[in-house]
Amino acid sequence: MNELLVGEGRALKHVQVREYVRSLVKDAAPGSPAPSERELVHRFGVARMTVRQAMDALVVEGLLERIPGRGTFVARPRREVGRLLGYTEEMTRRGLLGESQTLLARREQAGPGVARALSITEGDAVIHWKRLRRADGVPMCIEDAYLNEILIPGFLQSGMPTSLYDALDSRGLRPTWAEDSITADVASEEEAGHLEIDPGAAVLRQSRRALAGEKVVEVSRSVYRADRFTLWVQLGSPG
Amino acid sequence: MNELLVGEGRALKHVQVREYVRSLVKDAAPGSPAPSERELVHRFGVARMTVRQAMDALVVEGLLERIPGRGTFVARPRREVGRLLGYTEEMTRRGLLGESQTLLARREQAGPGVARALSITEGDAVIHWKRLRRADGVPMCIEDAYLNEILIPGFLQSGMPTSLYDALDSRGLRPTWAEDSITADVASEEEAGHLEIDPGAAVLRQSRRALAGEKVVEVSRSVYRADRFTLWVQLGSPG
DNA sequence: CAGTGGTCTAGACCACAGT
DNA sequence: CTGTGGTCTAGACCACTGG
Repeated sequence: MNELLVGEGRALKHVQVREYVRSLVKDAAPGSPAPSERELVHRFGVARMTVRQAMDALVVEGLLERIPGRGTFVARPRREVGRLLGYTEEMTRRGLLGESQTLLARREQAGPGVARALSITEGDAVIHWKRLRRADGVPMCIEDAYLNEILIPGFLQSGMPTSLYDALDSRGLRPTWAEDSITADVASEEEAGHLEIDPGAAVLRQSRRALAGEKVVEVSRSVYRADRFTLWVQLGSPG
Repeated sequence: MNELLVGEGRALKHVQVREYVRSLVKDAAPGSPAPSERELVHRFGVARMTVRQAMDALVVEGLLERIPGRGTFVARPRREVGRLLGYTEEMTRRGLLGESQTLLARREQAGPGVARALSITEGDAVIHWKRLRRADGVPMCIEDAYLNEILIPGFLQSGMPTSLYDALDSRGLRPTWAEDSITADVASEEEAGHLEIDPGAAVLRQSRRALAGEKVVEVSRSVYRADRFTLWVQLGSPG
C-alpha cells in the first residue's frame, strides 16, 4: 500500500513481483498469458502467498484476470469514467485549438453562494476568473470560475496559466471529481455579444463543483454555444 | 469469488468471516472499530491469512479501512457514481410524480443508425417506443427509444411497463452504464406542441446509449423542457 | 495426466499507535 | 509495554482445465 513512503533502500517483495509483472504485461494484448504463480515463485524465490499478493493488486486494478484451471491473463481494458478534463484538454481531444481570453481576474471575498459551494466561510479570499473561451478562433464558451485562494496562494501573481487544470495539477490539486448541473437556456444580450451569436440563441449552461480529493478547488458557471458544443458524459458503474 | 456457485453444503471460511464482519459492520457508524484480525482468528479458529483474505475483500469494497498500528475501522462511504436511473425513478427522487403517455410502440426493422448504436445488424428487429413524459401532470420530456428485441422477446405483448428500467431489471438487463450526449436547442413545432411550450423555447436534448454488462439494451433520444429540467451528473473517479 | 488458480495452515518478524 | 496491521514463509489439499 505505502510503497511511496518506503525508504530508498527497501523494496518489498510483493511490490517487486507486482512491478515485474506489470512491466511484462504493459504492452501485451488482452488475453495474453501472464506468468503463472508458481513460475514467479521460482523466479523470485518467494512464497506463493507473496506472489498472490502481487497478482491480487493487479487483478483489483483491472490489469489482470484470473481464470481458474487455466491461468492468469491480461484483462481487456475495463470501461472507465474518463479523466476529468479542463477546457483546453477537452478541445484538444476534439481536434480543436482551445484558447482563452481573460475578461476578469481578481481577488475577492467570497459571497454566501460561492462560500457554500467552495465549502469555505463567507468573506474568505477567492480568485474570481472569468474567461471567454475560443475553439479554432471562434467563441465557444464563457466560463466564470471561483477558486479557493487558500489552496493556491500567489495564483494571480504567478501569471495566469493557459490551462487551469494543469496549473492545479502542478500544485497537486488536479480535480478528479466534479458535480455538474446542466441546463439549456437562451443567450442573454451580454452573452450573445461575447459568444457572437444572436440573443435568444440556444446555449448550454454548466455549473461545476470540482474537487481534488476532499477539497473543493473550483466552482464555475459556463455557458456554451449550443451550435458548437455537445457534452459527452458516461454514467454508472464501469464494468 | 465464486461463492454464488458454491453448493449448499460448502461454506468457504474466508466467506464466513467476511459475511460475519459485514453483518457486524452493516449499521455501524463510520470510524467504528471492526474486530481485530487476531480476534477473528480466535473466534473462527482459522489462520490469520484467511482472516486477511476476508478483510481484504471488504477493504476493496470500500466498507472497511485499515489503519496500521491502530486497527480496522468502518470507512466513511466513498463518493460513488449513482445508480443509473430511469425517468420514473429520477422524477421520484426529485419529489415529482413521473407519468408516461405512449405515443408510439411497435416492432420495426433497425435502420443503419439504430443498428450501429445497438450493435446489431441492419434489419434486425427492434422495439420502437416513443413516449410523452409528464412530471406532476405537466409535460417534461419526449423520449424516443429503441430496444434490442432479441434481448426482450415478447416485450410488446407482455403489456407495456410503467418503468422501462424496472422491466429490464426483471429480465436481468438493468442498464448499469450509459453514454450520453447532451446539447441545447430550441423546440421544433411538433415538440413544442407535445411539451406545451412555445416553438423556439429552449430544450435540452439527450441521446443515450445504455448498456447492461456488455449488451446495448437501449438507445434513445430525449428532449426535455429546459424550464423544468436540470440534469445532474457526477464526473471522474470516486475517492 | 500435469498444470493452473483457490483455499488454508501455523507460525514468524517488522513498524507503528497508544498507554 | 501491548496490540495493531503489513509482510512473508513453506508447505498442503482442492477443483478445474486442457491435452
